[in-house]
This record gives sequence, structure tokens and C-alpha cells, in this order.
Amino acid sequence: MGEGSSRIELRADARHNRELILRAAREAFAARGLDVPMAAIARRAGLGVATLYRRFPTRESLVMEVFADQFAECFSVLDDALTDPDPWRGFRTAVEKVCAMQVADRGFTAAFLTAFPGAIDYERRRVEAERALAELTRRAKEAGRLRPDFEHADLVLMLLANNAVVAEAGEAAPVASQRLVAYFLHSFRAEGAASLPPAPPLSLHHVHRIP
Amino acid sequence: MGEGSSRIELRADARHNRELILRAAREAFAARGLDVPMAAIARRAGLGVATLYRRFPTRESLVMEVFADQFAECFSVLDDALTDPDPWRGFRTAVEKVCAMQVADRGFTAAFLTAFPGAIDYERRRVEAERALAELTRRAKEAGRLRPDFEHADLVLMLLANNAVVAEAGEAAPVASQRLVAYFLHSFRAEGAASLPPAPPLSLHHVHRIP
DNA sequence: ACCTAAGCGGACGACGCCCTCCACTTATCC
DNA sequence: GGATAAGTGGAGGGCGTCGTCCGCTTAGGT
Repeated sequence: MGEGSSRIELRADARHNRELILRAAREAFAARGLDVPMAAIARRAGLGVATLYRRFPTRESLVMEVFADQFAECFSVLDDALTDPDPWRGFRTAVEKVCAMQVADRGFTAAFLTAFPGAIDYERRRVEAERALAELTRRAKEAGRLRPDFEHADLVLMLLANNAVVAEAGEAAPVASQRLVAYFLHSFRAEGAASLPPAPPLSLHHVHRIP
Repeated sequence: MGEGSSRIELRADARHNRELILRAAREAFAARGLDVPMAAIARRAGLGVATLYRRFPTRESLVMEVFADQFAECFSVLDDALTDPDPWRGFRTAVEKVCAMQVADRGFTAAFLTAFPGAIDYERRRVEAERALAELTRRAKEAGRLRPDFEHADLVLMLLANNAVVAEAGEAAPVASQRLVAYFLHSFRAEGAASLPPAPPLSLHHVHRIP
């Protein structure tokens, strides 16, 4: 560590091809989910498979890179939510925006839900995300708008549910997702809350499956 | 057509092996979902692959046969629900039971949600199921317990959601599913219902995907 | 007991995906 | 413009699944 070199020195054409790969992968993931063949991505980029593998030795490394900015967007959503003076509105819009991101990009969820064992940076971010979410829910509960027995794992339930609905609904995905999220938000409200069965021991970390 | 023979005349050993296959398939589907290799099912049954393929030329035919009784159970659940004097309790218990069936058997949902183009009998049953569900929701709405803007497609949303949660939660599946269903039922109640975005154009028929 | 057709199993070719290896091309520095 | 190391593409070996083919086994009738 600390050589300073790392990877800054890529030849110009290589750097260009790297961008082609990322764009192709982004498109492919968005359209067909995370399990598109590596060869299909390479073909879409107009490059050979070897080039793809040299730049991104594992599928995970490619996924991580592709979704880096989506992750960033996700964090900015959380930050926005935290600075909203109305805690419930913050909570609600954060949920809505993240679910809309799932609709916009089929692969995003899988990346979001997937903890790559080796990806240190991702791990750090995940912890940050969980902290932000915890704070968000704490404040919404304190304001008396989020039901007191709401738990962290409930968001995981919702993300899984939304992911499945988006995956299966095809054309109808945007409408279906909005309806689903409205239902969830309605049942997350403190108002009229009845007792619930216990929450499952799920976390963003716990749930991981890379296709 | 019209020989009357059809398949009644199977040799005794063949009939026995057929049962072995069905049992093995049931176990395999329950444990790992619908996409287990055919060879794995054959091995579990202690038979050769050819035997499996001769008896069930397509994966679908096997799935249909395996889940025939689960379908029957499903219909009896709907019938019970329809005879319940309390429409809301009928609706609620039907939902809870079907979702519990999804937990008990990973493959069941996929079979439930999958419309095999050629399976006439299945198609007829699906239509029956949809009619029963329609009646169930109509009565629950009439009793003022189910929200008036509830739609058929919302059940599909829930089944998809539950399926995904069951698939991903592993050990925690039973707890996770119960929690999820409680949330859904809460938001399906007429009491405290706020306006919703429109329902997606989904039906049990519309959603079909065989792994 | 014996005949015969139904039943059986495993080997096999096809396919699709993964990932690597190596001979060829090309950017970059002098 | 030439040296050289970085970069490239496609062929190919490995793997796992599918579904079929064919020679052997065995149930069940006589």
C-alpha cells in the first residue's frame, strides 16, 4: 500500500475502452439484471472478452465499479433525508427514491443487497448507510409518525419485495412499484398501527446473493 | 384420439418408480426451488435420467404433477374462506394460509404464479381461482373491512413479494413472511385507508416465468 | 419356463457460459 | 521513425446442464 501508482497510469486507449466497458455493462445490467454473460457485455462494448477480464478480473469488481455512482446517489438521498426538517417526510421520500432507483435499474438492487466479502470500501459504505437509516428511523419514530415497532429489517423486506415486483412486472414495473411502496409506507405509519409479529433477523449485510 | 387407453396401463414397477420420482421432485423443489437439475431429481429418486424424461418429457409436466395436490389445497383454502361468515376473517386467513404455503414450499409459488401455455387443466383452475378471489374481495369490501380501492393485482404484488422474501431469507423465512404478510394485511384494511397510486395491470396469468 | 414388449440406465453429443493463454497490434517515449 | 511494453482479440479447455439413443433387464401373460 502507498505506492501511489495503483492504476492512474492506464494507456489512453485502455482508459477509453474501460469507459466503453462500463457503459456497456451499465446498459446490460439495467436491461437484464446482474446475470448477463460477460461475453455479452464485451460484445456490446465492441471489445474482446479478454479486455473485459483484464480490466475487471471478477464480476464483482465490474458490478462495484458500475454501481459506484448509483451508490453515491443513494447516499445523497439518505443525506437529503437526514437534513429534512420533517423526519417523516424525510423517511418517506428516501424510501420512495430508493425504490424508484430499483425500478430504473434492475441490477442496482442486487448490487445494493449484495455484500461482496472482499469489497472493503463497499463494506464501509454499507455501515454508513445502515447508520444513516438508523438515524432516519429514530427521528421518524421520535416525531411520532413512524410506528414504534418498526425495525431495520422491515426495510430489507421492502427492498426485497420491490426488487421482485420490478423484476416480474415488466412493462408495469413503475406502476406496480409505486403501488407497492404506497402500501408499505401506509403500514409503516404510526397512525392506526396494530401489533405485529416479530421482525426477522435480516440486514443489508445478511442478505447477499450474487447471481 | 379416443383409444381410451391413454396411460392407465403402466407396468407395476413403472408406476412405483413414477411415485419415487414425484416424491424426489417434491423434496427437491421444496428445498431448492424449481430450477434443480433434472439429473439431481433422478439421482435422489435412485433412478436414471431417462426414466425421468420418459415419464415427464418436459419440466413443466413434472412441476404440474408435483404441485397438483398443493393446488388442490390452495382451492380448499379459498373455499374455506368463501364459507366463512365473517368476510374479512375469510380474506385474511386465506391470504395468511397461501403465504404460509409459499414458506413451506419454495417451488410452490413459482408453480402458482406460472401459467404454462399448454396446461389446459391448469388454466381452467386458474380461472376458478381468480373467480373465487374476486368473490372473496367483493364480500370483504362490502363488509367495509377491505379498502374499496383494493384490486386483484394487489394480491399478485403480495405473492411476488412474499416469494422473494421467502427465497432470500433462508432460515428466517417463516418469521420474515409473517411479518411481511402482517404489514400487507394492515395496509389492505379499509380502516384509515388513504389514497393510493393506481394498481398495475398484473394478474396471476400475466405473471409467468418458469426458471 | 419362456417369450415379448415395456421399462431401465448410463453414456453421449450439444449447448452456453466461464476464464485463460498467446500471437498480434499500437500508444508512447526517445 | 523505431523500440518496447502495454494492450487487444479470439480461440480453446473446463464445467455443468440438457435431452436422446441404444443395448440390457424384468414384469407379466401363457
